[in-house]
Amino acid sequence: MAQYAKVILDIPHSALDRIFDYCIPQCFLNRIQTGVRVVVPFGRRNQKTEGYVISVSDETEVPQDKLKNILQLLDDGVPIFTAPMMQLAFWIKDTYFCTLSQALQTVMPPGIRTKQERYLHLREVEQEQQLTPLQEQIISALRLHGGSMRLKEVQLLFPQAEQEIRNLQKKRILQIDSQIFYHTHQKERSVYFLQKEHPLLQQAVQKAQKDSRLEGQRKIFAALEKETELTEEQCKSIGISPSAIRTLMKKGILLCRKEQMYRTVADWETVERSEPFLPTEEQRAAMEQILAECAKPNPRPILLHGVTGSGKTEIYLQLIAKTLQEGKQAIVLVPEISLTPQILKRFLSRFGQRVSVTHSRLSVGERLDQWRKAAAGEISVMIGPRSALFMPFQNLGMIIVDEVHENGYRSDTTPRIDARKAAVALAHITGAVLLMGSATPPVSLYYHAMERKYLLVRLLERVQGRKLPEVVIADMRLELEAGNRSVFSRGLEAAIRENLEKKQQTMLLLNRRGYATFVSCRSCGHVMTCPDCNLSYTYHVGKEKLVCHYCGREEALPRTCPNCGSKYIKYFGTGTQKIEAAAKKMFPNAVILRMDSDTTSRKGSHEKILAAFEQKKADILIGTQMIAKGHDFGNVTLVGILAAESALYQNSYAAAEQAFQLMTQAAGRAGRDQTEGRVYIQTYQPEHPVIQMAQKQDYTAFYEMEIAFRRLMEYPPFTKIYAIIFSGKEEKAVCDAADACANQLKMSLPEGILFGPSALGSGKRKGEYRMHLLLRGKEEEKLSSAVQEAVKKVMAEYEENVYFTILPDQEL
DNA sequence: AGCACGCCGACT
DNA sequence: GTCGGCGTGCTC
Repeated sequence: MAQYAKVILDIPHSALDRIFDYCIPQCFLNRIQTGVRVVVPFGRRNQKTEGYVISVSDETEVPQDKLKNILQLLDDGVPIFTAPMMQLAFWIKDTYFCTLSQALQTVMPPGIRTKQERYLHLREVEQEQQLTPLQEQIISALRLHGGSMRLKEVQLLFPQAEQEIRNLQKKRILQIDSQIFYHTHQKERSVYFLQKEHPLLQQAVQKAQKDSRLEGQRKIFAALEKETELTEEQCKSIGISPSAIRTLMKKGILLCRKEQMYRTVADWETVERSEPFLPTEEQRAAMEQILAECAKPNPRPILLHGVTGSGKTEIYLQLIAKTLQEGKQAIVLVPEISLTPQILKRFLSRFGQRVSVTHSRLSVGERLDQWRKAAAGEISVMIGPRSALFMPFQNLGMIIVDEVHENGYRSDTTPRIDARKAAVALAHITGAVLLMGSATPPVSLYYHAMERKYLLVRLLERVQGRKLPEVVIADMRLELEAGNRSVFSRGLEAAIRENLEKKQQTMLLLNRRGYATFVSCRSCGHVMTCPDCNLSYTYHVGKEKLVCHYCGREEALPRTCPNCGSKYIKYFGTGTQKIEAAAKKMFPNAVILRMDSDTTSRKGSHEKILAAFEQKKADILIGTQMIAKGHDFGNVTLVGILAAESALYQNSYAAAEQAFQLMTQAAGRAGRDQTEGRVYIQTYQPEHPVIQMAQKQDYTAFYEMEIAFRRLMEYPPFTKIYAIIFSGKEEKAVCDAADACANQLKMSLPEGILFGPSALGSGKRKGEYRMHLLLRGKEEEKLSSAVQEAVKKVMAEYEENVYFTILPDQEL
């Protein structure tokens, strides 16, 4: 029998990022296994610490006198990590250079981690000792509370008592002890049933029949004649009052037991079931191709290149149906922004209660219960962004990544996991089929598909013969020449008017919010910038303030220039607010909605705006890229993309790709139903090839051009790019750390791979200085190990002052 | 991370 | 002489 458990502690510190061996006491023998959670004593104080058993063994190299016993077995000994999740955690650690503890925590469900509470216990004071007044006070407070209190409470009561508590501990008058608690509790419901053997049961039933006041009791008896048990919710729906229940329970006729239940998040009962559609010829061929790949022993990842409206979702549904038939489970990753009730409804209508959903808007308890349902095998399909990937399914058969080009798949907290990359890893671990769908696949993925590393499947026709929209490029230079200084080109303006007359809807996309994107002094040229981020402030009407779009810092609008005192302050650039104002002026009778992160900051406002537009309560929807994503409006026949070239000048090798994606997606919103749509791309650079290709909606041409550029410039997918970001409050420390790391890397890497260090973005963000290093090379392994080594060395030196972030997957 | 040990300067 | 600063090293 295994005697020792190899444990990873729930302390995310690199110095503790290793296995600690613990003895398995008799009482837990055979119950400690890989994946279970335990509580172990750790450190000199034997601090109770949560730990994760990653294996058990008969051997240990640790001397016997150092070994301690496992204290508690959590979760009734049910492992919280499935074998694939354990492997995925190791992959995360290796890929993102975090501790195993951090990696395990990212694959763990939210809210399962225990919380620790420290208690102060008063021991017997043997003889009168010399005590300070503060010590006396602490002791009497403890006496008042029966000899023990939470450490936090004592600290609150006596803020300066830390030292005194220590002294009292030394004198063995006080003792600190820690307890482990579950953070989120399982939801319970009451279930009522009759005590059949109760002598007064018959009598009570008869009495309830006669007495008109006992209606509640009558209902209870009637209901329990049909069913043996009644749940809390059933009672409520029949209209049984709690008081009737209470009366019968007091008499002992009615009994109650507690039943554990899951919090439900997807209401499948109200959704009508639907059947698979008859596929189009193109869809049928696509399915055939995909199924042929699935049948192979080692199926390749599949890239489904499907234009908007080509019926990708139907393909997903049919593949999942197939997966379920084989007794396997499926995960569907969607970007948070496109996880709408409509999408969920489609899955519910096909798979009913086998489907669940998880996303950040659910409570921790709700999300934990979806995880539990997956662990218990009660559901087979999980839909959600990022975290849906970490479901403890027993036999995962398929992973679908929808809208695989979306950058929302990248996590913004450490470890900065890219769910797409993690999906590839998980598919590899489990043998599940990976299907990635997009109308504008990332060129790196498309390249893999062209190289036959992935299977490429195309869906290039819109179903029901819908046509692609007509796309017009409006040359804003010509507008200016013709004396049109409005934000709308004459063509777009006329098209909006026409649309308003026809009572059809229009969407206007501009990827900048606020009113004016920079504010400067006409006299001296001073630009108002955020002191924490070095970025120009955006002027917002409504609040009449300057707002930093990076950190959210707000400042009152200066009357005079802070630099030269001049009164001539001017607003430049255009944001969504300005478009809204211009549209209101130009089309006074139109109902206009604006959607950007300013109007969607409150919970539910996002959905509200979309629903209002969907229900045709507005004629024009103005917004940032969030309006271009994942929502189908049937009545939109006109889309205007303003300042289309702005996306091209992002400081990234993938700027062209992102710009093309945005334009194509926005264009795809036009003309979903029978009517043909129109798209206006307004730009000062109509001849730019990316804009030209977006006009033609020609992904293949765009891909050919972009891949040639990447090959020439040695950008991904031909190389691998690592970014190491250094940030901190002290400028010097950040720069030193970056320099030290660069020097370290120079020693282990050949020339031409390392770039920087240089300031990241504006060099500052939220008051923190930021530098970064870029590594670009062909040999992933070499880069990875060099980065790991360098960071480990440098990090130890600057740990207090500088944060390190490593982005190993800039190639997607 | 959190804690104890230990070595040096400032003080009752 | 002792108190307390935080540099160093360890945790199964």
